[in-house]
Amino acid sequence: MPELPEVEVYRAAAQAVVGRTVAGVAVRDPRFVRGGVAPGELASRVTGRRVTAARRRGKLLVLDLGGGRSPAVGGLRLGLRFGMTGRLLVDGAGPIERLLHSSGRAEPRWDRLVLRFVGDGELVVRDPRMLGGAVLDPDEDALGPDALTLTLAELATALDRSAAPLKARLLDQSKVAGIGNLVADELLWRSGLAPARRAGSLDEAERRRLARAAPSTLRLLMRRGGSHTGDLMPARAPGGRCPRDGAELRRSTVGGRTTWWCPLHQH
DNA sequence: ATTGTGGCCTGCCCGC
DNA sequence: TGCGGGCAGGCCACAA
Repeated sequence: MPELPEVEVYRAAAQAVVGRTVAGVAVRDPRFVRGGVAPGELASRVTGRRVTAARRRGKLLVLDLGGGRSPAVGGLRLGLRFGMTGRLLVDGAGPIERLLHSSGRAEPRWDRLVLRFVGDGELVVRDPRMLGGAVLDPDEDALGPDALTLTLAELATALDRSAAPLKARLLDQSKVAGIGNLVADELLWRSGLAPARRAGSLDEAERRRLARAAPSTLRLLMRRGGSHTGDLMPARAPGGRCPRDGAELRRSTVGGRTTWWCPLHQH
């Protein structure tokens, strides 16, 4: 599913439309537009503007849009979220062909948002389950520091004095941005930390382990090709055993999410 | 403020 | 073979 590694791939693909001008916007399902903005308003405000940058913060892809027809009006930003099954297609090609837990088929009704560009080309968000969405001027400040460049100090701020389970805190995008369920399990497994630990209970050495593991694990997953390529992933199933020590993995629910972890080396 | 829970959305897979 | 139920989880509204 789209976590930070996948959205980073989407961002790189979206660089191809930087410099192009939006000729038209098709919102194929009005529910895909989030944030209380009418689909028609989003379409009319985005149309005619030039894409000046494609950025990522956490799992959010942001297209910066220039002034367009009325330069005095100033810029605008279009935020794209991919939920669990959202794929990005640029000029007909998807940088990621298949997502875990999603279909690789191409039903026309799954193309929830289409940006057509002046001249040629288009950008499409194809999201079968429609847990993603498009947001006009997303509140980027509501997101925590990006997990790919997470520092020890940022992690300490995110965890300190919190009574929430450690994993729930890592999944909270306002505390750390970009970590989803699979990456969270992989990260905690690599760090030897139990997902249900109180976030604020980590000592200095444990915080340091986790802070070091976050960027390096994300980079490893990006090299391997996605958030589903972790070492723990094949064992996340009934009867699965820890790839490190062979203990039978436990399955529980933490932060409302299915969680697999090793009772032998995660404390 | 913090933390927890349920709902949304729908394709897919399993068991009957 | 068809059918129904459960599952997947990112995000948000809402409750305590």
